[in-house]
Amino acid sequence: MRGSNKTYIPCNECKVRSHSLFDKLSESELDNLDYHKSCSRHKKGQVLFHEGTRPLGIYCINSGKIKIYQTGSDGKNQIIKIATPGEVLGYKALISDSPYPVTGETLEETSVCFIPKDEFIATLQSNPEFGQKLLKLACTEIGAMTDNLTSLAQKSVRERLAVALLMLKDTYGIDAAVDEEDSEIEINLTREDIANIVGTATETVIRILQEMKEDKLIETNGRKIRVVEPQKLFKIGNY
Amino acid sequence: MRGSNKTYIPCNECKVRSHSLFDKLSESELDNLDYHKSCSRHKKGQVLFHEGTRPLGIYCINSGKIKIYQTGSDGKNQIIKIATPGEVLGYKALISDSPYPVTGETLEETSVCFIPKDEFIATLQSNPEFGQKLLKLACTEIGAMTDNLTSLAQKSVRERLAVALLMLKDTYGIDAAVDEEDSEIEINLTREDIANIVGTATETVIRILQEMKEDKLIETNGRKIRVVEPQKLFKIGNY
DNA sequence: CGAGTCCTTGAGGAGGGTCAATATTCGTGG
DNA sequence: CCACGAATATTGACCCTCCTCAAGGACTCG
Repeated sequence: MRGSNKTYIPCNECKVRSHSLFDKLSESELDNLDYHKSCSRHKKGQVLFHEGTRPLGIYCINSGKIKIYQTGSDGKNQIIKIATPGEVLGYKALISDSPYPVTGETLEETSVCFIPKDEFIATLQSNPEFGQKLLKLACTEIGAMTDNLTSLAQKSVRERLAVALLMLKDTYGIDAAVDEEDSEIEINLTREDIANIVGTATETVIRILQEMKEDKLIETNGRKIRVVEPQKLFKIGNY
Repeated sequence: MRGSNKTYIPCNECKVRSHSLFDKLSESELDNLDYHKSCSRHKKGQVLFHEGTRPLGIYCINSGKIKIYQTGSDGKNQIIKIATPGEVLGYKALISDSPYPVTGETLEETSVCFIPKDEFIATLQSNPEFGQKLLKLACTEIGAMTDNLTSLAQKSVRERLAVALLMLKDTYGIDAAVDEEDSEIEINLTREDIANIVGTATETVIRILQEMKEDKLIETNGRKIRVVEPQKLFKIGNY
């Protein structure tokens, strides 16, 4: 496959496992996953799974970021979320026995582990605690999506953009702390991607970012955005 | 409590149980639920649970309809869904250990059974199959919400209203088949409620309904709406 | 260093929100 | 069953937010 190659990482050496769904599995369960999983590394812009196809297993993100989006009837992509290391993707489609409702595409160099359906289901059956964790995860996600739904239905673009920037600050803050020496965090996404998160046109994002820049809420440097006044954005977003 | 009174219905006499989450419980598990649950009947407009409060258990709808909505920062209500008999409410907040993100309010005379938290959790712990069912339900719901999110972000009000009418036709079709002799189904909701489903202003709903009426897609009689041309609405909604 | 991608800016206009005034319907009590 | 007040539906006018189209400029990456 173009842009991907194998980079095997055993689960018990995985740095993100302790934050993940898999934090409480037994040695033997981890060994079993290790035996059956396959790890790969992908360049920016690779599609890991495509809307409408059937899931064959789940993905666990080891490093990098993946945008999860759904394509609307007019071809525009709505970004549902940006997944970061430790997150598990694809289990919902697998469990609800339906095709992926969304596409997953890497936003940067990313390494993931793929666990085949059968092994995942087996773990689910044999370890009730694992099932409980998944259930809790899913229930929490529904709560978050409910908030998003209301926000999309009721808030103005400016409000939603403010909220999105705060969310992105967190998303891009996670491993920025590792790489960067300065404490400020920069968002590195195309304006179009931001528009597809907020649910608006690219030009509208650009114009409002411009205003926020004039109001000293953010700074921009080419594509990069730096959040300067999170509290004020918080207020603008009515959050 | 005003507008409510007890009307106990044992689970194994419950007509909606076979369609519900509880279809595969054992005799003894059902007996246990029966022993601890409390059933009540509520008039139209009663709030069963309120956004921001902590869940004390779950509700199972025996008859009637309940609107589930979230109040936005400007006080407008976004209706997330309309729950119908057989549906179970409140388990997500309970499991994710968080306050209700939404309010549940009866749309008509409704009877529900309330199962206290401890009994529900106990059933969940003791019956893995029950947990699996819940998990599958939650995962399916996330898929549906994803579609809604994209729709809200990308479709026009006219498109969303068309989709909403089709959804409401189903919702109001369920027990209409029991009551009504004619096969047509009537939606009986305030225009404001419809606006709060679609995510728009009441006046906009009225104007577009007017146009749809002129185009012979629907008929209206006072508050009541009758869907005449579902296929055409389907097409309008790009569904 | 060239081509492609992405960003930016402007002009114009449509969709849909808001406000206000009126008509109709609904639910309630007499 | 009828009448009344409150809630809801309707209509019109206005205008603001945001989308679309178009064109030029700036990055970025091979």
